[in-house]
Amino acid sequence: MSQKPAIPKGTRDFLPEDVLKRNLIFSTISTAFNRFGFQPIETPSFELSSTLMGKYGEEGDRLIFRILNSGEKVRKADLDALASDNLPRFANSLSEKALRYDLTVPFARFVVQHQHELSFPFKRYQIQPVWRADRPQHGRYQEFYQCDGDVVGSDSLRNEVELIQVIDQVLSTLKLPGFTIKLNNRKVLSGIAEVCNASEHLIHLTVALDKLDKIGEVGVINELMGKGFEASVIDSIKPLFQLKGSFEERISFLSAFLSKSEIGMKGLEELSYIHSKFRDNPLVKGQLELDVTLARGLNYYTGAIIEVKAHEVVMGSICGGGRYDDLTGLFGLKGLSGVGISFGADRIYDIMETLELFPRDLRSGPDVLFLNFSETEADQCAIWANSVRDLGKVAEVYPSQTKLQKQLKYANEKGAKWVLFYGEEERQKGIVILKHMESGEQHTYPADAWLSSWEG
RNA sequence: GAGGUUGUAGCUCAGCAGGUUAGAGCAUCGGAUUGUGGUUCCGAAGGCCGCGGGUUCGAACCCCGUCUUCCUCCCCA
Repeated sequence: MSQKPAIPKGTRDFLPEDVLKRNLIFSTISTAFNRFGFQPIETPSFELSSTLMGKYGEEGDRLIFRILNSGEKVRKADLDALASDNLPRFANSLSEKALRYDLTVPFARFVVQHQHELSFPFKRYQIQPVWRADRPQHGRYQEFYQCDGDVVGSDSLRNEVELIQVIDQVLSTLKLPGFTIKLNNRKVLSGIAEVCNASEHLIHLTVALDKLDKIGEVGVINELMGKGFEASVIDSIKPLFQLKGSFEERISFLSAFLSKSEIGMKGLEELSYIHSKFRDNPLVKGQLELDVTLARGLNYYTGAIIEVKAHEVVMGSICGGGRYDDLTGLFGLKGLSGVGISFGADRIYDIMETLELFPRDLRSGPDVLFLNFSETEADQCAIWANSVRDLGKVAEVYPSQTKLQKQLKYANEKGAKWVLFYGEEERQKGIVILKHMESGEQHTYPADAWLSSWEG
C-alpha cells in the first residue's frame, strides 16, 4: 500500500534550479550586510514558548506553531483548564516549546543572553526560516525565510540611513525594476493622534490609516466611525488623506499640521534628518517616500518605520523594519535601542520569478562529462576528472556503462558543456575525443596531453 | 479565526442531463539507431476520479462531512 506523497499546506519543495535562485537572493543579502559590517548569527528553530508568547499581540500568539510535549511530559496537561474552557491555559500546559515566529524576538533574547560576549553597537544579520500558522495566500506561506539585519546599542539615526542603503543595494543588485522605500515615524503617528485628540486610540487610528491605499478615504472614515471615533476627530485628520508631493513638501505640510505636538515635531525632525543624508549620497534605484499611513509592527516600533514595495507587481511588502527603543527590556536589559530591517526572501523570489529577473545561466551543468565505456576506461576518466576539478571546473563521470544514446541524452539534459569519449578504440589509438555539446563539433587530442590543449 | 472557491495520470486539463473497460497533450520508460544528444516515428507504463459517509438498480458527476487549493477579510514577509 503506497502512500500518496504530499506536504503540509503553506510549505514548498525546492528543485535544484529553485535552490540556486534562492541562494542568489540569500547571497546578495548577506554580501550587502557584510559590506556594511554586519555579522552573521543563528538561533534555534524553536524557542521556549515563554520567549515567544505574548510578544506579537493576541493575533500573533494564535499564529505561533507550538510543539506538543511528548513522553512523560504529556502528564502535565491541565485538564481542569480544559474542563473550564480555558483553552489558552490548556494549550500552554501541553507545550513548552514553539517554532520561531520571526527573527527579531529571538534576537532580543540572544542579545540579552550574550550581552557580555558582544560589543556594542552590535550589528548582526540572520537568514533563517520562520513559521506561521497563517492561512496561505498569494505570497504567504507557513514556512518562509526572513533575512534580518539589526543594530542594537546605538541611538544614532545614521543606522537608519545605513539600513536604507542596504535595502537599496540588495534590491538594485537583484535588478528589481523599481521599488519605493516608504518611511514613517511612530512619533509622527503619536503627534497626529495628539493633535486630533485621539491619543488613547492611537492603535485604532493608525491601523485604519494604514488601509488608506487599500480601502480608500471612504473606507478609512467608515472604519473610524465603526470604532467609535467622533466626527470632529475624523474631520481633523482628513487633511492627511490629501498628502501629496515630494518628501520636502510633505514635511512642510506636516510641520504645520503637527506644530502643536512636540513629539510629532520630533518625529518630523528625524524623518527630515534621514532624508537629508541622501541628498549628497543618493540611492541607486530606491525611491524614498514619506507615508504617514505606514503603521505596521506598531507594537514595538518607537521611531522610524520602514516598508518597501516593489513596482510593477501586486505583492505585499518585501521588506519592513523600524526602530524599537526597548525591545530587550522584555528580557530584562533596559535602555538598549535597536533598529532593524527584514527582507522577505520568498516574496522577492516570487517577484523575480514573475518579472523574469533571474539570470538564464544560473543552472550550469558540468564542464566535462566523461562517457562510460567500460570499467577500465572509466577508471582512467575518474583520474582525469580529478585533474579537471583541480582546475576549478566541474567534472562528472557517467556512473554506469549504458548505451551512448542514453549517456548523451543525460549530458544534454544536464547541460554539460563538453563530453569526453574515451573507449576501447580511443585507448588503443592513444587519443580522446572531445565533443562540444552546443555546436556538436568534435576534436581529437592525444590522450596524455588533452587537458592542456582543451579550452573548456 | 470568518466567508467564498477548487480537487480526475507526474504536470496542464477534457469527461455532454447520474449509465457498462475514465480520455488527450506534455513529461517518463522502451524500441526504430549494438559508439553519438537536443527534431521525428512506433510502443508501453501510469488513475480507490482528494478522503469518509449517504441517495440510487447504478455515482468522477447528486447530497452531507472532512481535508486540500486559490481568493477576500483579519493579520503579516
